[in-house]
Amino acid sequence: MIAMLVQKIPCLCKRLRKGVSNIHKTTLKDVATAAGVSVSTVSRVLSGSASISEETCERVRAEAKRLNYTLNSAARSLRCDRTHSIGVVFPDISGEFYAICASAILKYARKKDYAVLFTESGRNTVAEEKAVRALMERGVDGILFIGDNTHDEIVIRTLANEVPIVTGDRHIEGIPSVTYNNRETIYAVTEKLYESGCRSFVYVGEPTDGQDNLKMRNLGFIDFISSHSDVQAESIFDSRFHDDKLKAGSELFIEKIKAISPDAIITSNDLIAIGIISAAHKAGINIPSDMSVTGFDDLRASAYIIPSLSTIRQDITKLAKLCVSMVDDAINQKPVQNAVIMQEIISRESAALA
Amino acid sequence: MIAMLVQKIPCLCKRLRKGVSNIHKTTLKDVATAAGVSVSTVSRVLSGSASISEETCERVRAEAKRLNYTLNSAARSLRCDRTHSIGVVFPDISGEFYAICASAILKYARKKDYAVLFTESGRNTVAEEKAVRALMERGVDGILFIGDNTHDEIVIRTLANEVPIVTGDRHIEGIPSVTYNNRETIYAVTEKLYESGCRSFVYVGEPTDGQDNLKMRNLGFIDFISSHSDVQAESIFDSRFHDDKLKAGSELFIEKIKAISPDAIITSNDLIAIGIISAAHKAGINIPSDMSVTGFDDLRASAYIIPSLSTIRQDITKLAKLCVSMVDDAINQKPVQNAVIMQEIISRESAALA
DNA sequence: CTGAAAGCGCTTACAG
DNA sequence: CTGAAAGCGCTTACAG
Repeated sequence: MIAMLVQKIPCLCKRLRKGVSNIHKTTLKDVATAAGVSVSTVSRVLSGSASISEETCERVRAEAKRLNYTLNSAARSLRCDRTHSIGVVFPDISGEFYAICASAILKYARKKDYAVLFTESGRNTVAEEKAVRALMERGVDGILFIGDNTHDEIVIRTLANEVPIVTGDRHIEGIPSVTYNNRETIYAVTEKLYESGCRSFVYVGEPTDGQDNLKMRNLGFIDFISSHSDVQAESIFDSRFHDDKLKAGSELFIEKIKAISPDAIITSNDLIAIGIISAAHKAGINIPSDMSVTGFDDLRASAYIIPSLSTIRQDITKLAKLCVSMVDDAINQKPVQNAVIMQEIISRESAALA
Repeated sequence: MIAMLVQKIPCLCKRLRKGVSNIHKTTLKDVATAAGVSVSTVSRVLSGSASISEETCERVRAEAKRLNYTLNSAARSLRCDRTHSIGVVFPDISGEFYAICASAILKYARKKDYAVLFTESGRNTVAEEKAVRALMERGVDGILFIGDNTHDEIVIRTLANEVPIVTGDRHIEGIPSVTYNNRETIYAVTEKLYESGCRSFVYVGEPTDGQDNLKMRNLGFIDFISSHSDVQAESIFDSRFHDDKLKAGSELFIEKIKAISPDAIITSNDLIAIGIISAAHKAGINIPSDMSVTGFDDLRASAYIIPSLSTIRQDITKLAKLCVSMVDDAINQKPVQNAVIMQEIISRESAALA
């Protein structure tokens, strides 16, 4: 009996699904009726898109407020073919770099009235494919790819034909990007260590398959090494660094680095450095008197650990700000230009970089 | 001339705004035409909502794929009054606890096919109000409030009449919540320190105005202290802990704690503990032989710093999972029950908690 | 098993 | 300055 009733009145059906409450969300129509004007007028008043007499405006606004009117953005999106939302693809939002980036993106997106849909690729192509598909279904106006996602460059270029795309901390030819000057920075770090007397080096980082940011860091190292014949050097890449960098750093130190016993260890990440320092400490090796160690990222805690960590700071807020403003420009058909952000070398106790 | 043309053909206008490209996003109608069936049929095939002959299904699916059909979820939302999205309000997504929580929420939401809209209150009532409003305009099916947001309990209760709400790491009478057993845990920690010989204590944390999680931590401390007459204790609350906890921890140690020189310092956060240890180290005070220090959260790095940090682990993944499944249940009108997650005491070098 | 049609809540060109 | 009407892309009750 109830079931039949429901079938007959679809509108009621919806109400029922929404719950016991007979909450009817206020629409433009309700406001229009209450204010004694047309729906068009209410729409214009609320969006401020046309000149409406002051008294009408006031009446409409008063009724909208009284009835607690809330815009239905699905309806607006459908009509205007614009959702005022952007999608963001992170490898994993839980790392400090990405988390700070997410927070900053939220901040700048809010200023431009974009809602933000975060997704994670988990460094897994299938997951990334699904994430992007979900973003496209949601009709995001633009997409930000931040960091080491797995997507093939070709896939991204194809996608860029459908929706404005900006990549952060990664560059793909032909796609607007915001990157850091990794190569120069690591060159400079290696040089500073050399100047302070180091002659044997180990570079430690994630495998750099395809990701230009990590590749550039190692290349900066290679650049310096290959132009100095009085130096011994080795690069160690370990895929364990994609998971628990701290643990992997500790393990790798024991397994390999300790035997090499270099003057300096240059890492691609503060967590790797902290893991190494921890293992060294347990092995009775003192940092920096026995060995220098540098990190990458300047995590919040890096200045406070013992020994404090010499590292490289990346302005994440700037990255986020530029990414948001570039994708906004792209959405609005304005020309966009690639940007490169300078990194900053921070000298603390674990290595002399001054 | 162009302008006039545009005015005459609104559809074209939209195309133009979208860019030079004449990309016409494929709709159900296009697929229907291509497959020689009605729009209704295509909708049914793609949603799998009704029995359609196998051959029709195949034809439709083939055409949908060939034309690269993507659902327009704004249209679906408008029609079905359901967006399949949930909103999340964090104080600030960039802290490790919240970042890990965000990642886990994303994971569980994905499994249930929800998109997630993250927002930040920044511990600012006006910002939070705006964030919630934005979520309501987007028509989220439910909202998660995670952590110490500023919203007045009354406001949240009112809001709960409009949309299903679940709070995580916070409890408001009458609203479904997932919390931790903070009070018992800190009681147990204090007790363990007492058993290992400590008789003077300082509790250090954020001011607990309104936030029950932080309040409970301090209450657990008070519970123990007030039932042991041979003990000296003090609680220090500092609003600087809402910003840079590391720096504030260091400063507070120098300003106050050093003079008190307690046997044990119990903090409400690992970062505060790390800041304190750093300052103590610089002041020539050894942790733990001169003083024990405990943290809260078991941050990723806490096991690797020197000295490694004794702390309390909270299962964040479990929190996220429960929050998502509870809000999903609430959305689907299923009954929900509050949950409490047990914390785990981790004994390391900075304090004997075994 | 399938199609025609209504309608979700907006915005906006058009006509006054 | 204001209103009537079309239409965005879907889903679904209804009718075959």
